[in-house]
Formats: sequence, structure tokens, C-alpha cells
Amino acid sequence: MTAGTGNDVVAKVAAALRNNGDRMTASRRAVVEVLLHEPGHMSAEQVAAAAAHVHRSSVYRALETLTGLGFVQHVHLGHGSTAYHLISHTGPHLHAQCRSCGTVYDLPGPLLDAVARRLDQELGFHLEAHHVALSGTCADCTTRAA
Amino acid sequence: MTAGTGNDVVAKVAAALRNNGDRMTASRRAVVEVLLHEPGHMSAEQVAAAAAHVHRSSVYRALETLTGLGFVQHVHLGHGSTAYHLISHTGPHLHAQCRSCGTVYDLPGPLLDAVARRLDQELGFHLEAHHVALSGTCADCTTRAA
DNA sequence: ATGAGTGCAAAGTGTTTGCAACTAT
DNA sequence: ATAGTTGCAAACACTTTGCACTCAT
Repeated sequence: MTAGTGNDVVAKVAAALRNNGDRMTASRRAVVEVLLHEPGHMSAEQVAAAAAHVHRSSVYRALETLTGLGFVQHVHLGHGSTAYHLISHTGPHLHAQCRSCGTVYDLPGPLLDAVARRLDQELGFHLEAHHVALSGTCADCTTRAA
Repeated sequence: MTAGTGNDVVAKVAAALRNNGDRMTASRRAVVEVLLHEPGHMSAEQVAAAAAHVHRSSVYRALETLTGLGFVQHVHLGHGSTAYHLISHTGPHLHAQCRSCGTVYDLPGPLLDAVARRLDQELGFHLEAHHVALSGTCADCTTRAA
């Protein structure tokens, strides 16, 4: 796997934190471990639920800190919710969410590369395609609706 | 223009409403007129502010009704906010929002057509590209940051 | 007349913040 | 020792909802 063992990641996070004048705490370790043991994307609420003794606000703060250090990435989904995941855990990829059932699908990372180039050339807009989930209707829901 | 005069649109909305067993009310007319007289995308709050005597909740309800009738479209932006506009007002287009300054840029409607085809073929996912704003950093903010 | 629509106030999400107590360094 | 972190509660932004009243039809 690309992520190494859980202990590896925890150790790397600890090192990065201290390197930055920050501290490795039980809350931050718990958040990392939750993200590590979950396959996909999680909402802050899911993380808080899985890290039972860590307060919601500390979960948000830990996720923010870990994002700043480059370990965590978040995606904005529809309806104002946000999903988080370890960057090392799954590799670079984009997201699409079904408008009907809410399922989040992973898409190949380079899917929007051509579009990104075009936006860059024509508008000087630097696309961060992973940062929002594309929206649409998934195959299951299309079938179900028919 | 593609939209005809404001009166045209108001009349079409009234007809569509009655056709549907719904009613044309002062609130709904006010919301349509606000959207008609504004160039770009508006948040529900901006609509409420511009339609001074219409209550916020009625603005939301009117926007929902008008969406159902196919006159209004909304885009999800970052941070859980939503922008609305008349479909007839500007023609089909996509949106990109600068992560740094929040500005929303209009993009050519067909920009993601190739991607949409690919998603459809490979996953059966039917992309609705206009429904969320792409995210990134605009030229101004890139310059400013450098 | 009568049911759809409105204003209001209250509840509901998801997220952030001020502050005193706590703890990793 | 001492600054970074936490838990808590309260505030936030945005949106939805229950209800009695009003108004378009």
C-alpha cells in the first residue's frame, strides 16, 4: 500500500506536527487512526462518532491542522457537507456525488486535466478539481427512476 | 435577448404556475423581477434583500417553486452557499468559483461535454455539470499571492 | 369559499469561536 | 514553566418547518 502501516502514518504526522511547533495529542492521533481505518471519505460527524471521546470541535480543529500539514484533504459535497480523507490513503482522485442517493464515487485523478489546461490558458484560473464533487445522477438511480 | 421582456417572463411564470394548480403571488412576482433585473447569480439572501418586503422563508419557497417549473436554476458554491439565476436570463453555462476571493466565473456550457460522455460510458453516471461550481484560484488571486 | 401561500418564530444542519482548564514539550 | 490544545457552550450561516392568517382563484 502507498500509506505504509498505520503506525508509520501516525509517526509521520507526529514528526510533521513537531516540526511545525505543533504537538501530537491524543485527539489528533485518534482522528488520524479513524481516517486510516476507514476505506472512503468521512464527514466530520462520522469522524467524531468513530473517535468517541474526541469532541466535535476538536475533530474539526484536528482535521484543519492535518489539512494544513498536507495529510488530509477535503471535498465539498452538495448540501453544504464536507468529506475528509487521508491523502496517502487512496492516492489522488476526483469525486462525483449522486444528486439522488448521495453516494460519492471516486474518479480518475487526471479526468479533468484537459479542462484544467484550458481554464488556465483562457482565464488564468487554476482549477483544483478534487476540491468539489461533480454532481449528477448515478447509474443505479437513473435505472430506479426509469 | 433570449429572455424577452421582464413582463414576458412574469407572464410565462404566471401561466406555468396556474397550469400547475399553483398561484401567481406578489412574492413570487417580486422574486422573478429581482432575478430578472440582476445580471448574475444571487444568493437567497441577496434576493431577500432586494425584494425587501418578502420574507426570507418565502424567498426560499418561491425559488424552489420556480426551480420546479424550470425557470430557475441553482448552483452549489463552496461553504454551503447556493446561488440562483433565471435559466432564460443568461443561457446555459457552467460555473467556477475562486477559493480565495469567492468570485463566481461563468464558463462555456459545453466545457465538460467530453468528460460527461466519458462518465456516462464508463460509469453510467449522468453528469449535471452546471449544478456545482468548479473550484480553484482565479488569475487575480494567483497574482496577489505571488 | 377554500385551499394555496405567506409571515413569523422556532428548529435544524454543519461549522466556528471565546474562554478557562489541561497537557505535551 | 509555558504555550499549544482541548472541552464546553454559545454563536454562526444557511435553510427548513409548523402554524395561524391571508389572499388568489
